[in-house]
Formats: sequence, C-alpha cells, structure tokens
Amino acid sequence: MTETVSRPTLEAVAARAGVSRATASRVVNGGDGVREPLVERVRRAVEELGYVPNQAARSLVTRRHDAVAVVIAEPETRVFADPFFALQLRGISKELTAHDSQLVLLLTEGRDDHTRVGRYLAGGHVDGALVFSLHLDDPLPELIHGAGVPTVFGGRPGWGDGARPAVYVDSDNRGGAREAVRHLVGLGRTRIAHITGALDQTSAVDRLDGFRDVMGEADPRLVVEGDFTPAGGERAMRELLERCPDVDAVFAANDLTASGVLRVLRERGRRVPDDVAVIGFDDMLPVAEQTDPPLTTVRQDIEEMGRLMARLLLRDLDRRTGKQGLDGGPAGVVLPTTLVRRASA
Amino acid sequence: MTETVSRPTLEAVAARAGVSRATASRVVNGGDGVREPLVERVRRAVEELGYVPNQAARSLVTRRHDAVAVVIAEPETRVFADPFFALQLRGISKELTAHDSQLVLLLTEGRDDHTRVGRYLAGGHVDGALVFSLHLDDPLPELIHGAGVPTVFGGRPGWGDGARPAVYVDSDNRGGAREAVRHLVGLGRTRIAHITGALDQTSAVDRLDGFRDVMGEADPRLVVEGDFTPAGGERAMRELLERCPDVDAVFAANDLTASGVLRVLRERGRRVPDDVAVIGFDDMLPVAEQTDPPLTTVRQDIEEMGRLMARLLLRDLDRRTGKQGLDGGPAGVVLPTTLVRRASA
DNA sequence: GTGAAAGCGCTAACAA
DNA sequence: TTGTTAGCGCTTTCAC
Repeated sequence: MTETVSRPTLEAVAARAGVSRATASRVVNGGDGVREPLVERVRRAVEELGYVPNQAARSLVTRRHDAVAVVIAEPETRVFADPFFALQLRGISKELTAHDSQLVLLLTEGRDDHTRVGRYLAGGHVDGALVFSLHLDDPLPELIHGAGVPTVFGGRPGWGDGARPAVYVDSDNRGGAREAVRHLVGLGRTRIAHITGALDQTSAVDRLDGFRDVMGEADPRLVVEGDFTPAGGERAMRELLERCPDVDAVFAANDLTASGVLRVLRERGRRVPDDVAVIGFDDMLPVAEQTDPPLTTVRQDIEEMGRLMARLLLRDLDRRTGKQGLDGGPAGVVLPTTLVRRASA
Repeated sequence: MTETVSRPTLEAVAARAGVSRATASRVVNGGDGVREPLVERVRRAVEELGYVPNQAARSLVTRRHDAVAVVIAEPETRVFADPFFALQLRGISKELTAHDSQLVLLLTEGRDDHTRVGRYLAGGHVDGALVFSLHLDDPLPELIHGAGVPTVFGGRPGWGDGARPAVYVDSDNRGGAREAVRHLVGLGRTRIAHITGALDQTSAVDRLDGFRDVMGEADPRLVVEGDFTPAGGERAMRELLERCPDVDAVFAANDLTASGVLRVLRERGRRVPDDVAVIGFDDMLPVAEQTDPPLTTVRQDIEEMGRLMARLLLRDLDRRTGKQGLDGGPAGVVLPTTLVRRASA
C-alpha cells in the first residue's frame, strides 16, 4: 500500500541499454543523431522498464512545461448553464493532446481568484494561457500581461482596440446578427426587435451592432437589454410587449434568451412564428432543438473556436522556441457563422 | 519581446535577505523554526524581487505536484450536452483551489486516449486522480490501478463489487428512483413505466433497481431501455405508447430523457400531468425548468459531488504523507437526493 | 556519433 | 536556530 515503487530513471534505461545517459536522452527525445542499433536498444530498454520521463526534471532544465492554462473567468454561473464551455474545452483538449500538451484548468470566481490566477501564470507553471469570458472591466488581462505569458483570448477582448494588440479568436457576431435580421426582413417583418446580451461583453455589443447595421437606429424602443439568460429573456420580452405590442419579430442575443422569449409569447397567446418570428444565436443544440417551436438560430462552431485558440497559441509557442520574432501574425481570427433554419422564423 | 526576464531564484532572495538558501526556503514554506526578524527580512526580499517558487524544481525533490488529474472518459458527446460536467468541475475546482492544488483536465475520446491517460498518470505528474463517467467495460480503471495513483471515482464503478474496493462518490440513485416512483403511486397512478438510461452505467442500473423496489417486476412491458438522451427518450416513449397505451405515468432516467418523453406526449395529444405524469432525474435546471410543463424531478447536488470527491482525494493524499495507513475510510460515499415538485407530476 | 560533466532551482539531512 | 552540502532526474554543451 505504501510501496511507492520508485519509477525507473533515465539512468536505469541507459544502463540496461549499455549507453550513456546522454544517448538515452537523445533517443527518448526523438533519437536524432543516434545510430540505428543504439536507438533500437534504448527503445527496448524503455519498453522493458516501462520508463516514463520525469516531467519535473525535464522542465527544470528546458523551461518548457508542455502545459497550457485555460482560464475561465466567469463570476456568474452562466457558463455552467450551457454547454458552451464544455465544447470549447473539448476543442482545446483535442488540439493540445495532439501536441502532447496538458490542459490546466483555472476557474475563477471573484477577486481573490484573480490574484491567484495571476500568481500562477507568473510562476511559470505553464507555457501559455487561453483566456475566456472577459468582461469589460475585468482586471485579468492586466494581470496576464504582467505575468508575461503568451496568451490567446476567446472572444474579442473588450479593452480599447489596438491599445494592446491581443491575439484572439471570435465568432463573426456582427455578421451573424446581420444575417439573422436580414432573414427576418426577408420574411416581411417590419417591427423587428432585439433583446441584447449582457452589454459588458463584446459579443453582446457586436450582435447589437449587427442588428443596427440592418435596422439603422429605427425605433429605439425595439431594443431591450437582456443578459444572456432565459429569465432575462422573459423579462425583456414582457417589457417589449408592453412598449411595442405590434412587434412581429425578435432577434434574441442567444438561444437561452430566445427560450425565455418563446415562453412569454406562449403565455401571452402569441403564435410563433405566425404572430412573432424569433431567432436566437449559438445553436446550442439541447436548447435550440428542444424549444417549441424549434428555434431558428445563428450557429457558431464552438468546438472549432476552442481548437483554433489552442492552435494559435501552440504556433506562437513553437515560434518562440524556434526562430524568434517572425512577429505577430493575425491579431484576431474571426470564424464565420451560419443561419440554421428551424420553425421559429 | 524575447526578453525572457529570468525569474529570481531562491538564491537571489537569500542573498538579498542576507541569509542562506535553506533559511529562505524555510520561510517560503511556512517559516517554522526561523526567528522572526529573519522571517521578516526574507519576506521583504520575496516581495521586492517578486519571487515565485519554481514548481518543477520543488517537485523534483518533494515528489509532490500539488496537482490533481480529472479524467473524463466519455466517448459519447452526452457529457457535453449537459451542464453536469461543468458543475462537477466547479465543485472540484473550488475544493482544489482551497488546497492550493491545480486541476489538470484529461478528456478522453477513444482507445488511444486511454493509453495516453494511463501513461500520463503513471508518469507521476499528479498527486492523484478523479475519474468520471465509467462504463461497464471501461479499461480505464485497470490502467489507473496499474499507474498506482490514488484515485476517487465519480459514480459507483461498475466492476464486480468488492473485487477491488474503490473510493467513490455517488448520488443515491436507487433511493431517488424509489422516491420518484412512490410519488407517482401516491398520485394514484397505476400504470407506471420506466425509461431507463444507458444500462452500461451503474447510475442507470441503480435507478432501474429503485423503480423495481417499488413496482416489483410488475408488467415488464412498462420498462423500456433508453440512453439518457432526448432522442432516446422519444424513441422509448413511442414504443411505450404502442405497447401500453394505458400508461399513466413515466419515470424517466434523467431530465434529458424526460424532455423527449414530453415532446412525444404533446405530439400525441396526451396531457401532462392529467393523462400521463412524468418525472425526471437530475434537476438539470436549463432543461427541467424550461420544459412545458416544468419538470418534476429528482435533484442531485452535482457540484457537491465534485467537491466531495476532491475532498476525499485530498484527505487521502494528506494521509499518505503524514501517518501512513490509517487505512481505507469509507469506500463509497452516497449523497442524498431530493424530489423537486414542479408541474409534470 | 557518443560520452563526461555541469548544472536547472529547490528541499532535506546533517553539522555547527 | 541557521548554514553547508548533497542530490532529485533530466538536458545540453563540449570534448573525444
């Protein structure tokens, strides 16, 4: 039970293969510049001994960790109420795995956590960081910058554009919103409303901008602020019906909001899409497919976003070890969205 | 840009404070047995230099990592379709954070990944592991056992009970199921059906057992196999209506299944709960609260499960470093469930 | 192409 | 109480 069967070391492998530790090390790390027969012998020794390199020892000298931190800064529980988060993680995980990198998850839940995360990143435990769910006033970017860790953001960061060029991956929130609203226009709707997301997040702002791109300033009463939650959607929809009873279409900032909208419409006896057409955003399957009627929505490929973030970061890391510089590359990558037509619009 | 501003070492701190590295180390690790004025000087030096210990160097000698692996072995996408996973992670994260331990996430998606995970755990990168979503034929427990890493399982592992005493945390699936079915009985229902989950998972088996505890073997046609998904629920419900058109209550293995059930009932014009009462399991909010009608269901405290798993593991780890043995403690911890009444039953 | 040797930054005996 | 010293297991010049 307490038999901590001390794992074999490189030393042991070298001894068994009848070579020096240096040669054994070379083989373990790819085997370049080692003659074939020796490579073979070392490989066998590794196999027989069940040797696994001690990462701590390796990191100590290489200063690489083959690990990436994923920071999810979401004080609210929103992230946990939808599969967004899980899908991103999956995409990231796949990509990191393919590069033999480990995923260290840092969930934060308030001010204290922020300094903890800052310290961790500054401590040089990981090679880089992927950071999500930033709000406009979030202190995290500052901390991260201070930590000097290569970072890719999920979603366009909110601080003054260009002030500090950040690498990020985002969906085409604005373009997607435009497409959604144009679809409603194409349906012949004239009183098209928008229920926004939490406007301290760039995704919400961008979707609102997309709405305005098509509708102009129109009737300002047709824009109501929501918060990306079903409850927020309900509240906003009630307000909207009060302000503009003649509304005939709603573009909701996300599917969760749309589900709240649908509930209020049903409760008020408005038929969807006949009386009021509704479009969401995300194409979060468990929501969009289960609503009544099924939701027409703007799809974003969440998993691909995660994957791309990881890829960008790893590329950056590889670059730093190899040729320094080659500088920047694209600061932001924006993925396309697609309109998924179901029954609600 | 390439200024890898080499972080200050303990050596530097010691020099600045005018003490030996050993003393500096003692202060950094709690400062026991060091006279106050020295402690003070070292603390200041740490502060001024912005010193952060190099974890790799530390691990190399202590053989501790202050890191725990969370293994989620879910080949299917089910995990990602619900917030289960996110909630568990949150519970785990909170607990680990409180113990200054890091969370390394290992997502697996097939056979290859299993050996990768096995290697990683065997490689001694983490102090322990938390493992989820095991299926009956999963090779992971074997690999993990081989790796010799302290482990706590999420959900009762499926292999032969007692064969290998595993530490796990689970919900009272059986008791919860009993309570649900009894509630239906109390409602005066007599033709009560059960749509199971994927029966290669112990949670599904346990819920079925709970159903049988109350209903006996009853009419075997009233039990239909599902798979924890809405689509599975729909399919099973269709079959059920065909077999037993007189069914007046359904206990679904989880909320997602129940949502499928509700959809089929609506489509067939059966009123819920008037004609058919429906109960789910999980109390997964975004689902249970959004269905029409809102779902009566058996609630399990997912976040608490995660938290408890982490606590159990950390306790075990502390024990090993301190007094060895003290052996086992409870092999399994089962958390209570509660019936949440909404409109569907 | 291969090996010998010098650390990476830290902790933990052991001395003082 | 404090300092000295010997490694932890690995990579990486630098000779050979």
